[in-house]
Amino acid sequence: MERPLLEDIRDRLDEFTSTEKRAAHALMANYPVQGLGTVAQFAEAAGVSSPTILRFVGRLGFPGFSEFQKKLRNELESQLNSPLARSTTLGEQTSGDPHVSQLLENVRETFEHLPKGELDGLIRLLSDEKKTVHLIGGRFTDGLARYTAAHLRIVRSGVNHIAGQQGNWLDQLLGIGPKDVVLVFDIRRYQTEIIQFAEAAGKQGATVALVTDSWMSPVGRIASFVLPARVAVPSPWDSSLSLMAIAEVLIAGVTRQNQQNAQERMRALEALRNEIDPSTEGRLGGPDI
Amino acid sequence: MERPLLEDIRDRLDEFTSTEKRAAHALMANYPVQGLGTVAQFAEAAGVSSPTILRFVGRLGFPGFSEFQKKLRNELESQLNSPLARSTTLGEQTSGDPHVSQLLENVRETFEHLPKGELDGLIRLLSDEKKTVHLIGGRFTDGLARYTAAHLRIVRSGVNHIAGQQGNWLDQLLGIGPKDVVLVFDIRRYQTEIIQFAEAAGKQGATVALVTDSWMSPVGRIASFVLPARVAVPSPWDSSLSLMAIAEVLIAGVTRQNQQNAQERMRALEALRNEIDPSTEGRLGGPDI
DNA sequence: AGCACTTTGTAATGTTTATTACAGGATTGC
DNA sequence: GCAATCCTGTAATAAACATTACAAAGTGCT
Repeated sequence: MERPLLEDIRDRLDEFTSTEKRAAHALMANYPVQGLGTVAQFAEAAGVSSPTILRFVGRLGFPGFSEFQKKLRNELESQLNSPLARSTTLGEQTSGDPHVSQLLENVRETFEHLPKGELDGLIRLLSDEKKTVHLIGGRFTDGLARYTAAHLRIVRSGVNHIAGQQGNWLDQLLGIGPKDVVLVFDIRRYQTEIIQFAEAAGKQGATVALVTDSWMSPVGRIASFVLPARVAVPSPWDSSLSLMAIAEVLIAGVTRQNQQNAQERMRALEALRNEIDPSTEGRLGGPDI
Repeated sequence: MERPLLEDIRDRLDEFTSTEKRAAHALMANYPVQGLGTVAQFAEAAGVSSPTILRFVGRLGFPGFSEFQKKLRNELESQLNSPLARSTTLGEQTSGDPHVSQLLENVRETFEHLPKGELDGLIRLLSDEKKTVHLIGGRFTDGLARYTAAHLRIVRSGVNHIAGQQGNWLDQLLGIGPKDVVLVFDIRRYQTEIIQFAEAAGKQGATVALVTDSWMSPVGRIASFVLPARVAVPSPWDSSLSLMAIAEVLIAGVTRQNQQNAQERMRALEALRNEIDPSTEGRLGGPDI
């Protein structure tokens, strides 16, 4: 009931006889719809006879064809009712704008192909309050660096957004060393300044992490953590939405990791804020201090 | 064959008798799985008798129950075989982080409930080069305002991001009038400064547009365009991802609207850029000047 | 090569299932 | 308040169906 039938069939392909395999392939090719019709339809699609279908489902462990169908329907039901599936398959009018669909697909694919270890490792790194975190972004991604910094600043100390003129960066580079983490947001048309900054920081011993597009910024060569995101959309622009999704997952991860610290900081900031501007006191709302 | 059956049922709900409606609801609640079993199962789930189910499918235009099922299976098949659906539903293990699922769901829901007119109207407004566009955001959403401004600046003239100290804002407020558009990004813990700015701009005759969370910022009262986004995630934070998705759709829309202008500007900027920093010339890449 | 065993399809069978005829009950209109 | 019409379920029916028994074809082993 729990294990997806499709996997089971894949794993046990060898146990089937040759005609049963044809049945299995027909089912997998059009899973699970092929199994929801009649035995005869299934048999014809697979190019075998009805009894072979029956033997096939029998070998899968079902006492009869109807039990097999019940299993398929139950699987379908639970999977179609998950919020994610509901969004992408039937349900609503395959919601609208192709641009939006593409955005969703990008985010999904991004996380599908994101090495889980990279994400967790980076979260752990960013959660380490003994390190100072510097964030930097390019022309378009600077906004993301700011956004991430604004959140991180609340859950931990030692967060620095590198902004403004290139001249200013150099000052900040001086202090960077092995106790620092540089989180770079960069998409193509990789700006030379960003690359230079990251490389210099890396040479001085800082850990470099990179959130980038799939083409891989040159920064990737020296980065310890590389998180690539899908950016293609039907527009002359690239989409940075997936980058932001990564940023939000990072923020959520660090918040979870530093839960108690974060809460204390939030409370302290809240108090501070009320002291300075009592007009906002008592407002409803999240932890958005 | 083309029109989704689910929509058809929704639209024609009034044509059904009361018990047929129960059948319709049972089917919609578990679409399309409920229709893939036997008539008796369907009838029991709907709390009606078998003939009612038959009359229901008859009224939908099917000569018999099996034709009805065939239609359901065909729909399922084509929808499950779309690349997007294939990846998200069955097959793989419904990959992933619940946080990511929630993000996707937020974006999808945001656009589902976004009044299409608001979006198009705002795009048209932002495409009007006779207007000056001012962007402003709160603590967390300022990054989005910047991001949007960075893109808009390339496809049109007269784009201004309002940043920095509150004192500076006042100067800029002075010049704002009926020829200006103020695009505000704001989520809860709505900052009083932002509200004040927007209200003042509105009083001086500027058109105010607002991208906000579902709770509706107080700015909404005076805004001509309000685009609400879903922000809830399993984290103490709200997610601004849907806001960014809206921003990207706006950017893409304005770019499409001002295509020729945008291309000219891009070329001009490219030339300018090469003049100043020839090292980046000839790089591969998008229109990211 | 011949025997045993497995695999596969044909055809018959008994069950399930969709379908239909009909009657009781509700609802509407006059 | 009565009649006509429309709903709805019960029960009978006929068709479709899964299932099984069996025989033929194929495969491997000695």
